[in-house]
Amino acid sequence: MGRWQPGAQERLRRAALDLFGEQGFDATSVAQITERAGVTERTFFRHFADKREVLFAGEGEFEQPFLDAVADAPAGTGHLDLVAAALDAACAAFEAWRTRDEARARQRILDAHAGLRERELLKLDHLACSLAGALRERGATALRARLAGDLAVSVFVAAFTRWTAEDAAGDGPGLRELAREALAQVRDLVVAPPSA
Amino acid sequence: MGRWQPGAQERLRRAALDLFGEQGFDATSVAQITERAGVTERTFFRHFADKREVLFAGEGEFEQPFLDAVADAPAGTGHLDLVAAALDAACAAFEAWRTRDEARARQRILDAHAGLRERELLKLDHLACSLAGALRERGATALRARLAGDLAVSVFVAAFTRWTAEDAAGDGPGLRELAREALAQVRDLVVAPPSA
DNA sequence: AACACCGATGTCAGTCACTGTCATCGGTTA
DNA sequence: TAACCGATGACAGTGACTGACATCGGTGTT
Repeated sequence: MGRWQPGAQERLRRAALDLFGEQGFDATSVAQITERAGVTERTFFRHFADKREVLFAGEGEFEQPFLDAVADAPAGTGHLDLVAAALDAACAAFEAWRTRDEARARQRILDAHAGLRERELLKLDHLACSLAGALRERGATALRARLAGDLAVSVFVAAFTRWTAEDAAGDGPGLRELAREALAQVRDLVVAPPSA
Repeated sequence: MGRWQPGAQERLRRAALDLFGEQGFDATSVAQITERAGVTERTFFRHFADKREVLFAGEGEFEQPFLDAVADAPAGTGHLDLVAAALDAACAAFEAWRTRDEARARQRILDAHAGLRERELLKLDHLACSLAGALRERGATALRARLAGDLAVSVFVAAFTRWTAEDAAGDGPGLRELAREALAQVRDLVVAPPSA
């Protein structure tokens, strides 16, 4: 064992999550978080680039299921089907990672603060860009890849929003089902005849 | 005439834009901006909520063309056609507001700084939400409206990106043409058969 | 065993974005 | 003439974030 208790980063993450939930993001200072975690402020900023980032720790790994699904799909798969495959994989990975209640608690914090929503949008944009890159590898033009990446993220967010909705009963449809529904809605939106 | 030179806000905006372009966003302090504009720091924060916001002054008005186009379309127009109409109107409004060179200069600043891209994404998300609201007024379900709003913004951004691309010659296609092209790409992406 | 090195942390001083509060003063209205 | 208002100045304060250097247990080398 080292000079200090190990797992400082995870301790900081938990302390921050709890305090943000209790008092709100603005009313919680980094000093409070580090005090609860038993480290100094400087250590906080060594683990997280800024105060918001602590809420996105470990999320970077969600890019991989997206990208792998695109890369591993059989040759000749259409671009929209690649998007569908990526969504399926990502939804499965997410549900295995965090429970719906955990996701809900975190989302409540994010939704209460514009600065945090901002950061979330940046992460999602990064995801869309990566996905676009993977689609370019599969032959999509830059324009088409970017649009498809945005579409995938938009569908994922729509599904996620419904999945974590406050009034959702405990046993509603899974994230994957919601994503498929949302993707079907996009198909419907784009190909439906002008009449309602 | 008042006690001070009028137009403090516009003076601040210009000073900020110039300094950001010359030295970069991070290397420019609010004190520098206010010094050049001939006001105190406190006045800057009375006109703009934070340092980033000065780059988005007056942009809120671009929501209106979007929303009006949706509201004013003939009854029975399909949701995707409402999106197309909104895009047409917004592109026309934008081209009338700022020149391509102005947009390019501003975009160079935004692209160079993650924090600014973040803010831009928040603005775009707000636009997508407003558009979704307008589409709900036209009978779209919450899910469909949100997806359509995202789609519109995605298409607009894709078109805008090409419009302001560095290597674009002075007389390429207009913003509206690019938006139509991008929307056609979405149609193609969604309805195309699986084969490439 | 002595030594050098490394990596995570502590310590401390400093900058800067942002805020609350009160004073100022020209213009407007009663 | 007086009361009021709106935009600004003045000023002190908080808190996020950074840079530089010290500390010390663990690890590998000789």
